[in-house]
Amino acid sequence: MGTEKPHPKSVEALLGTLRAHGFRVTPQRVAICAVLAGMQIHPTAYDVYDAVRRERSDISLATVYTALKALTRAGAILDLHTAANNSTHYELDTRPHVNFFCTRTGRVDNIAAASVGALKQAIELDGRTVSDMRILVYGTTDDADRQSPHDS
Amino acid sequence: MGTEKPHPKSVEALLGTLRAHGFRVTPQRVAICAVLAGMQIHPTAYDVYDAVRRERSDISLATVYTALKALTRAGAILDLHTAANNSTHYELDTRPHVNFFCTRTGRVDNIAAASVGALKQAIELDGRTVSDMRILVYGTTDDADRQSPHDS
DNA sequence: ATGCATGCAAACTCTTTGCAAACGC
DNA sequence: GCGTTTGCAAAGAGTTTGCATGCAT
Repeated sequence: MGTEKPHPKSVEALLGTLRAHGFRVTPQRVAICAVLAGMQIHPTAYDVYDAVRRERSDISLATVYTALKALTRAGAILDLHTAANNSTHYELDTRPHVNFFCTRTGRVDNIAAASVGALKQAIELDGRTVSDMRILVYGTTDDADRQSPHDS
Repeated sequence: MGTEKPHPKSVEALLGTLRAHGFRVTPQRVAICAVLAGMQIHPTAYDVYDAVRRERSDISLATVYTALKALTRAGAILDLHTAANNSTHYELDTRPHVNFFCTRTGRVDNIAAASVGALKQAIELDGRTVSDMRILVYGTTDDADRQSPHDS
C-alpha cells in the first residue's frame, strides 16, 4: 500500500557496483553517485548534471552521461523512458515495481504492488526468461483537486 | 497464453477515430492508416514514413509525425518508448497488455497476460485512477539458440 | 470560406563521439 | 604505464516548428 520510498541505494553501494564491474571510480563519479543517492525522484541526466555542478562547476554533461551509462551497465540503476518526455529518467530502485506517472501533477511515484511478482511468474511460465520489467502506469491520484479532462 | 496477435485495428476504425475527434482525414492520413493497419510489429515514425513513401513519394516525414500525433491524441494508437531505442514505437493495440522485448532477437511481442487486469485493479484500489498502462518486459524466449551473456 | 493539414527546411532537444590531456588502477 | 575517463566542442539522431500553399469540412 505504501507509495513513498526512501533512498534505496547508498553512495557506497553505487560506487561498489561500479568497481565490481571494472569501472573506475573518479571524483566526478563519486559526486554523481552522491547526488543520485540523495535524490528522491527519478532524475534526468541534466538533473544530475545540474545538481553536481553546484559542487564541481567543472563537471561536463558528457561525463554525466558516461557515468550514468556505466552505472546502468553495471546494473546499479535503470534507465527509464517515458511516453511523456523525450529524455531518459534514471531509476535507483532496480527491483521490479510500478512507476506511476500522475498526469495531473507530473509526479512519478513508485508502487510496490504484489501483482508484479505474479505477472513475472506468469510470463516465465510461458517459456520466457525475464531479465527486467518496466511497468509504467499513467493516471491520477484521487485525493488531489480535480481538473477537467484535457481537450486540445 | 497466446503470443502472436492479428492486426487489432482496421483502416476504417483508425480513420473513424480521427474523424470522431475532429481531426481531418486527408489522402496522406488514409495512406498512413492503411500502412498502420497492415503492420505486424510496432513501427517507428520513420518506418511508417518509409512504407507510405512507396505509394506517395511526395509524403513528408513531418506529415507522418503530425498524423501519428493526431492518432495518439484521438486514442487510436499509443506511443511506446523503449529503453533500448531512442525512437518512439507506435502500438496499435490500445488494450492493457505486456510488450515483451527479446534481447536476443530484437523482436517485440505482445503478451495478453491475465495478471495485467489484476495489477490494474490493485493500483486502483490504492486510491488512483489508471488511464494507461505500459508494461515493458525484457528478456529472452527459451526456445531459440543460446547466446553467451553480453559482456562489453 | 475557414482554418487545419501539408511540404520543405531550419531549429531544437537529447545524446554520442573525436581528440588530447589527465588520472585511476 | 596502460587504458579508461575527462572536458570541450562538434556531430548525430529524432522530433518539432515557421511559413506559404493547399485542401477538408
